[in-house]
Parts: sequence; structure tokens; C-alpha cells
Amino acid sequence: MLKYSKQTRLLLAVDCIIFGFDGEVLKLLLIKRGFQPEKGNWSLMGGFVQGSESIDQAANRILKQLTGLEGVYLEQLYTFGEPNRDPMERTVSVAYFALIDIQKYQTQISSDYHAEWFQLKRTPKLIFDQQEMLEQAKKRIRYKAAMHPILFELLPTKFTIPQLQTLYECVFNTTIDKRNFSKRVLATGLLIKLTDKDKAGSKRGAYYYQLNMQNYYAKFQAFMNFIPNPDTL
Amino acid sequence: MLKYSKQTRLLLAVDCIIFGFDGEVLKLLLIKRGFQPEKGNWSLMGGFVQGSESIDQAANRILKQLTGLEGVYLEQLYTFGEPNRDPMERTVSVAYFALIDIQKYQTQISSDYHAEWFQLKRTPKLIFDQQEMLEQAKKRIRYKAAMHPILFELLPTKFTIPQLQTLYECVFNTTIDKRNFSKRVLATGLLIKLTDKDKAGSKRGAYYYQLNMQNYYAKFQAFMNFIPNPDTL
DNA sequence: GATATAATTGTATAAAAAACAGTTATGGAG
DNA sequence: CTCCATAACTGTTTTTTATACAATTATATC
Repeated sequence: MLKYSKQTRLLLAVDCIIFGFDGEVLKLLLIKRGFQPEKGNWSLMGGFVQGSESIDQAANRILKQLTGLEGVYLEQLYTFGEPNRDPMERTVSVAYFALIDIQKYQTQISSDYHAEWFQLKRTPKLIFDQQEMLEQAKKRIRYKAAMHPILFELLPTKFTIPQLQTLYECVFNTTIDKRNFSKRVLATGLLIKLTDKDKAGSKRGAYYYQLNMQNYYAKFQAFMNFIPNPDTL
Repeated sequence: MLKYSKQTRLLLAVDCIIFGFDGEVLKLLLIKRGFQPEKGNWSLMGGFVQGSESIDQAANRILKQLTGLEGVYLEQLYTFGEPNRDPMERTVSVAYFALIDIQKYQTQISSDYHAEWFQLKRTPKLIFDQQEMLEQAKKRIRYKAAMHPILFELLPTKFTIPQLQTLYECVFNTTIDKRNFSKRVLATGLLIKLTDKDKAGSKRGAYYYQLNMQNYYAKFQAFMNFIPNPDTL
């Protein structure tokens, strides 16, 4: 077949906004960019979409390159295409965000990229329009987590309710009453109580829970409404 | 500056999913595609992103080309990039959806494209992956309309509460109690009651309302929750 | 054994959503 | 002119859900 003639062809990139949670605060994984322009500056992990791969495949490839992880939560966020967003050459970038269990992350793989986890509240200046990408990602996560149980993707298989609450409090930047939180989260039927406890955080220890995966997939579309004050989203 | 060498460049297109509401049902505006491949088949209105324009600009340009309208509600939906979605040449498409007041739509402008409004429930087969685009657009509209007052974009400046209710019932494919509906919608403070009535639909006539634009913008982020049964989203 | 720390549990109140039916205005038919 | 059919309009009760709030328990450590 003939090609579409006279049309502009351009570069298509993928940028990954990678979130983690260490039990205390939300974190963002950044790399030191290895080539010009902006070489040596903090940047999201990214790369160009190859001729033979889909955009989703490209995003997964790029995420794996940096983290060594496959099968993690990865969602297309938004496509950024201001003509001069990359001063070198017109490049449209499809941003994805990933939620990963920070414990599964293997440091060694990413040493090539000089990757580092930053507290989300203390991120360095990012290149190009990546600050805007990050802002949108934060917004989207809140939006989605208000109704869908995506935040479990940030926790290890076994987690405690206080851990889960801390995570929600981080994401929504608020405080939640402990009694009401556990009541609601248990009422979803998504959690299975285990017999052992996490003794790290307290003397008494908190019971571990794990996801009931059947209910998880069934209820993914309609989970609960956790936002204390939706005005701030 | 030098260019990024050895990277694949590709075509970037925009496709517009254009919704309207005639007071009875939701409708979708389609065109007969004017060039190969798939020439003559029903298609979303689309076009290629030019070298000098942003993707948003391209979407607005393409929407105006077909409808003559500017400044309408247009939101980026999702980017579709399967390698062979267009058999002619690799083309990545950024899908947008538009909500327009069907009364403002000017038929004459679109005659070049052989455009037609289809009932959303009776759309013809679409080309490429556009059926998937449409499904995602419907999903997104429901999702967003459940919390944000975007559906007003589909109505004329003056509208009645029964009209508004019909619209919500269409979008969510459900029925809502009249008393509860008007109670909730009036409680938002977004509506200003006018003195004249719409006599078209009934003998008694229904009062016209218009949006309180100040409240509209202020409350856009947090409107209300109209979904009767969130499970079906 | 005393103490400090964080986990765990329940109830009363307030707010929001859902269920539900009768009255009113008016154009058109007879 | 009266009657009738149609759709608009309005209010209360019940149920459900969310919120506010404090005492007890388990255990490591001193």
C-alpha cells in the first residue's frame, strides 16, 4: 500500500512516573539523564517507541529496563505534545504512571541510570514538561484511588491496616480516624486477616492482611469513597 | 542542535468522538471517510497533527473543520498505538471526545464530509480501532459525569429539569426518581430558574433554567454523585 | 512489675440517599 | 364550556451511610 504522503512524521516517546511507598511516605523514582539535552539532570525514566511495538509495550519495556519488574500496575496517563517541549526535535510523549511495591525494586539494575527514590514532597526540578506530568499523575492517582483499590499495588503482599491507613493519609494528604478507617476498609470484604503479626512498628504488633484477589478483581470498578473532602482533588 | 538519530518517526493523528443530545437520545457524529484505506466507510472525524501545532490545537482544528464550532468542551481521552492499527502506515492516534450543543451544529459546513448523527445505540461499524475508542469515550463520560457537571455542555443555554433528567438517564442508562432528581440538582446551586417555560414537551410547560456560571466553575471539581449503581460503570 | 506505645474495638449522632403519591397547570377533545 | 389526558411540580418518611468520639489490650523495654 502507498503511504500517507506530505504528512509530518515525529518522534514518539514514553515517560514513566514511578511511585513507591516505603511505609512512611510516597516516593518517586528518577534517573539522571544520560544524554543531551539536559544530560545529567533529574528526569523521569523514558524512551522512544520503537517501530514494531505498541505504546503499552514500550512503557512496560522502559519500566522493566529501570526496575527489573514486570507485571506491575502501569496505566496510561496523558499525552503531551507541545511543539517545543523537547528543544532538540519535536517529540510527543505518552506519560504512564506505575505503582510498584518498593520492596521488590532491585537497586542493582538501575545503577546504570543513577536512579534514586525521592520523597514526593521533595522532588528535584525536572526537565522539559515533566513537572506537569508529575502533577497530573498525582491528581490521577488521587482521583482513581478515591474509588478504586489501586493503592494496594504500592504495598507488599502482606500488609497491616495501620500501614494501609498511612498510605491513604499520604495520598490524600489528610488524617483519617482509625476506627472509621478500619471499619470501612474491612467492610469492603477485600481483606483477609492472617494469623501472624507485624512486630516492626509496635510492641503489640499489628495483624497482617492480604488481598482477597477474587473480590479484588470483582470490586475493582466500585470500591469505596475515601476522600474526606473532595474539593481538594 | 543535533537530532535524535536512529529513532523511528511516525505519524500522529487525532480522532474526535463527538457527542450530541437531541432531547431524546445521545448521538454521535460520524463522517464518511474520504480517502483510502477504508474510503467511504463510517469513521470518526480525524486528521494528522501538523508539525507546528500542539495536539490540543490539532483536535480543536479538526473539530472546527467538521462542526464550525470553537470553544466547545473537548477533552483528551486516550492514545491508541497498536503497530498495525492503520494498515497503510504506522499511525498513532490521540483520541479526544467533544460534547456539543447539537442545536449549534451547522449542517452545511459538514456536507463535504457527508457527516451524519447516529443514535449512540445504533452506530454503524467503525474503521480500524475506532469502536474501542468509542467504548472508552462512553465509559469516560459516565465516569466523569458521575462527579462533574460536564453534561450541561450537551444542552442549550436554556434547558428544563426534565430535559436534564432525560440526559442523565440516557448517559447512565437508568431511570431516576423525578422528585429526588430535582431535589439533588437544585441543591447544587448551579441552576438559575428563569421566568419562561418550555411548552414544547407538555401542556403545562416546564420552567427553563440556566447555569449559574460562577458556581459552575467553582463547583466543577466537586459536583455530585449521581450514579444510582456504581457497579455498572 | 511498672511503663510506654501502638493496636484494637463499639456506639451514639448526624447527614445523605432512597422510597414513595398526590396536586397542579394547561392544551386539546368533545 | 367542561372534561380529560398529560406531564410538571412538590414534601415527608424511612433507610442507609458517614461521622464523631474514648476506653481497653497486648507486649517490649526499663
